[in-house]
Amino acid sequence: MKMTEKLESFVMHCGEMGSRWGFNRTVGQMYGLLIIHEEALSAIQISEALNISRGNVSMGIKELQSWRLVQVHHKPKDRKEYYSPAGSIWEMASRVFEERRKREIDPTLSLLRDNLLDEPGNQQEVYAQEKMHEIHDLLETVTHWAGELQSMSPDKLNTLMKLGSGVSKVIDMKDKLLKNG
Amino acid sequence: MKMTEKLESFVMHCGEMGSRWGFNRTVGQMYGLLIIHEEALSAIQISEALNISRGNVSMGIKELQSWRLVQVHHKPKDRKEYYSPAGSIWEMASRVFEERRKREIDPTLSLLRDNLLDEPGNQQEVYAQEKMHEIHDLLETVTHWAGELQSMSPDKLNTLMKLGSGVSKVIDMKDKLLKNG
DNA sequence: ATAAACTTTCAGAAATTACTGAAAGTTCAG
DNA sequence: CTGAACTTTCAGTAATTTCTGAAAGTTTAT
Repeated sequence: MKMTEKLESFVMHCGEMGSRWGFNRTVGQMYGLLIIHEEALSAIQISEALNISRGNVSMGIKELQSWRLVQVHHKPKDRKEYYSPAGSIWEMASRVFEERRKREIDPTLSLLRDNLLDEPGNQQEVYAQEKMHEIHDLLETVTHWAGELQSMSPDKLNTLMKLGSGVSKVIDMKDKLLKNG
Repeated sequence: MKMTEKLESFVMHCGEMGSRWGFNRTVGQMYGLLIIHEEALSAIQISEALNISRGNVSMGIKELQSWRLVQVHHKPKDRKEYYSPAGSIWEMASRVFEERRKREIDPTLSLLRDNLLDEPGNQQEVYAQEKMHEIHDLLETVTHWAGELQSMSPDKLNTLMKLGSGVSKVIDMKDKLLKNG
């Protein structure tokens, strides 16, 4: 899996960004590597391309699988497993997005929900609960909205995205229509 | 800054989530603490409430400031600085969102832009560039879209959010209108 | 100018996270 | 059943990140 300098720099960049995207350096590199290779790669090829241990590759693949980002292939007459990215670039983004929501928002939402069931015990708690309520509602709205986006066809989604500032106008339009109708 | 058990558990939760939200444990705790307290808190109050060193508080505040999430206050006859969350819950979310975009997306976008200027040097690079192109376009669209959302009034944004699956319908409506008009 | 009351900085220590490589586990052909 | 060709696991080590606390810096009152 020799790569040109340019490709290598992309892979290394994915490594550096890895932790910001929710995984660690080598997992980021592994994913970058898989994306820019048309052919699926074996664990050994990955470990050699990135100079990391075979065991680390195994753990990395497991991690990528938990994000539903890789696909396993088999070749006839070959016992190795070959890995490639699962789905289109859009699906990849969508999955990262969804998994992050699960990890970053859902636990907080559930803590807040529980917390809001209790009666506040003193003045301090009254104020705190108000704030928690605001956060809760915001997170619920965002979660709901994210779900809607993900259930839209990529096609329609693209229209929406491209609409840009037009979104404002469309909302205005809707208001008018509802009044007239 | 004694807190009831419930409040403490919220603050600790913010700590645990901290790293997933883009900062570290104590910064998360500090922010949680500030959010649920109506009064602004001094550095010492924070360090005592969370059992962390005064120096750590100083660094944490600096970090929160880099996210534009805290506000400094002064009380008359008092040289201490008092800290409170900057802006509404919505603004807080919006800032975290924007800062994360800067840290998680912008660097990649700029790497990809540079990379796409070069001519591919071989077949492998042709394929890789195609993929990079797809990622680039996706990230640009998302960035653009995020910008639009942030420039909308919170009011309009709320309408849009609440619209949920209605967004689909509104888009359809728009298409029809354009045809008839 | 001095001192008191703060805040910031930063070198080293502590805690956490990631990685290696050897051993154990799995699968399959013969 | 055995061994070859793989994959996974995990204890120990390495790397990275975070935290502390003492020293340095800053601001204000006198």
